[in-house]
Amino acid sequence: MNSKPKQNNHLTFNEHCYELLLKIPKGRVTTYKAIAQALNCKAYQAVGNAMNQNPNPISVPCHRVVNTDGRLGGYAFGSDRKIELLTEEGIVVQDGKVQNFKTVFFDFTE
DNA sequence: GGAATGACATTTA
DNA sequence: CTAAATGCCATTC
Repeated sequence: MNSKPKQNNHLTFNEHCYELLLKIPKGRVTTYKAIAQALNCKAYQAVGNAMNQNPNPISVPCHRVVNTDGRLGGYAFGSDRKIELLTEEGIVVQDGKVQNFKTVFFDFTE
């Protein structure tokens, strides 16, 4: 019948990215690419865009996301803030880059 | 419906 | 290795 579930589940990439981010354990970081791959997509930039809007910067640890090179992409609150947060998590950040990146890197496919 | 944007990635010079 | 240019995808105006 008329059950028109026109419920726009409009789960945007944004929401999906948050789900993955929430799966990241403390002291670990991930890359935009890993998130996109986890979604079976290559919207590397789309993922970053989702964070840029940052609808809930507190419900989601967007500061655990870095570039594939282990470099800190950026942060809506400021890259400095991101470094501080990561450092507090136990991640070593130097020269704006994550040390032992491969060690703290969290892969969703794992 | 299309143009513009962006917290990227990849390749080449 | 660093720098520049190009490509990609989704969201927003």
